[in-house]
Amino acid sequence: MLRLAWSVLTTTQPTTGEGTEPDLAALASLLADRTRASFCTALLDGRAWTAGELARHAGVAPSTASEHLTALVGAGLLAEVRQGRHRYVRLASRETAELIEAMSAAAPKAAPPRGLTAVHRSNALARGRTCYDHLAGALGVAVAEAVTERGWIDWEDGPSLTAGGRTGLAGLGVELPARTRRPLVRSCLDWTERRPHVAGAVGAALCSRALEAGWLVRPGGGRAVRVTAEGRAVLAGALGVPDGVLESAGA
Amino acid sequence: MLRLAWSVLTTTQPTTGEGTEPDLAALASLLADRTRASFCTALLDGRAWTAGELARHAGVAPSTASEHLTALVGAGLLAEVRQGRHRYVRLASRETAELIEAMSAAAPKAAPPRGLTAVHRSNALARGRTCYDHLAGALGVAVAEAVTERGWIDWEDGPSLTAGGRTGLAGLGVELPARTRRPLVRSCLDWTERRPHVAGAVGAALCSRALEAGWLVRPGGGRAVRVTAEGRAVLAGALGVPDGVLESAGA
DNA sequence: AGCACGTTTCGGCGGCCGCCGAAACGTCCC
DNA sequence: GGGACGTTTCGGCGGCCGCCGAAACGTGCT
Repeated sequence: MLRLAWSVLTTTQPTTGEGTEPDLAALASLLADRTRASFCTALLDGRAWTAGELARHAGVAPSTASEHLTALVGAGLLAEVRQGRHRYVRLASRETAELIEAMSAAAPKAAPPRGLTAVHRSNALARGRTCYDHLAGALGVAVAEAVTERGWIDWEDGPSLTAGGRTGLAGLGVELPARTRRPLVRSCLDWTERRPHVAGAVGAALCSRALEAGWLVRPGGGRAVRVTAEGRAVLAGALGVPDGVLESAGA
Repeated sequence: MLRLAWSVLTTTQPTTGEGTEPDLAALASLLADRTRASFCTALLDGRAWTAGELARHAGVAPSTASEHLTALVGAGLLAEVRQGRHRYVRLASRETAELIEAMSAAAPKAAPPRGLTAVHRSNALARGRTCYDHLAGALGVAVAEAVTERGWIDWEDGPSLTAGGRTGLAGLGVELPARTRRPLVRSCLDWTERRPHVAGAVGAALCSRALEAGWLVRPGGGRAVRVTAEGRAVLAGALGVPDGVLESAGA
């Protein structure tokens, strides 16, 4: 499937033959451009954006954005839905999101943002944000450390959910999905904190529960999240998240 | 550390300020070149190569290879050791290897290799190879499925080592490392088979044990591995790996 | 000391690619 | 139907970057 999509881009005909090596450079080339990379980073919020929104977000002409989107969709990194005169686009899969996430963690830090609003938005992201389907930023790291402190997650030999963690999550109304091959809890290196936060099925379930229950809200409509008064009580009480983090991630 | 190394490349001065977003495009640009990508792929065997070896491997002039290596080392993706007139270079860390590995799995398949020797080498890689520190290719996937069949690894809620698996591995002389934060068993999508094989601490320990015990050898000195007669007996007997795979991965 | 060899630096060439504006297309709304 | 709007296609421009060869440097070997 992915291979077929790629054939649109490559000039030579890729055959179905076994043993052909992966074209690492072709994949990297797609993300090697500032504009395309910013598209993917923006789409890490898990929502579908229109072509025009992405163009404005990246500061390029609509025509330029259109060409980039065609490339990313053709490569199978993005999935698109046409609705009327709009072209909605989102990350193709959770695997794609995890790849971009992993690359972001390994990437160098860019120059700091310019402008007051940009700085403000950047700080909001550093305090608390979603990373496709789980929590990240200072808030995400604090939650990870809190549940570790409570013995919900054991980090020896890789992160794993303890029995106590299972009941603790259930007490919060967090419903874990039916058994799949997806890891229950996965470690994900946070690119602002340089410390791990909780991803995987547990991270996703906890995050969606927090948004659904109103413990967290998205003020700007983007990736940034803010802790509500109710959320503050729950996170401090049930999880033991330090007040300092909750304060700065609230308001 | 990584950030410092990056400052060599970036023209603007990256500050230490919090909240700066990762420069995804900068990282991707490093791998967006055929030559640099082939360097990284070659280095996935975990060994240290000299600059000249990599140049010949990629089919470029030594001067070109030198410049690429300076960029990759400066970015922190590669680590170098100077010995006399040689410049030895290897992947900087296991995390770097895992990133390249993950990207390779998501990358499109390149055009099939040209030439008899290239095809031969490609087929050898497809049959069995190492992926930094664990087994991959048809052999790696077969081993993963065999240990699953034996109940050594449970895939529900993510891969995990069972108690039976722990004793089974001990019986083979496979010594697991002291407890670390590294996952014991990690799933890694094989880019030839499109099915998962076993990575993580267990995958690494099993692979190193197999090489140390002479069950596997590296005929070409590269990433390809071959099953010896002794290894064939062990893998078929203790793990239940099908004969068909062992036959084609042997000889 | 002298030579061989691996590596590096520097110019310069060539190609690729991201950008925009203009124009056209299709959809939605009045 | 007509106008507004989101999107797309196409030329053309400009810049970046990967490549090589030549020359220089440093090391090891005889």
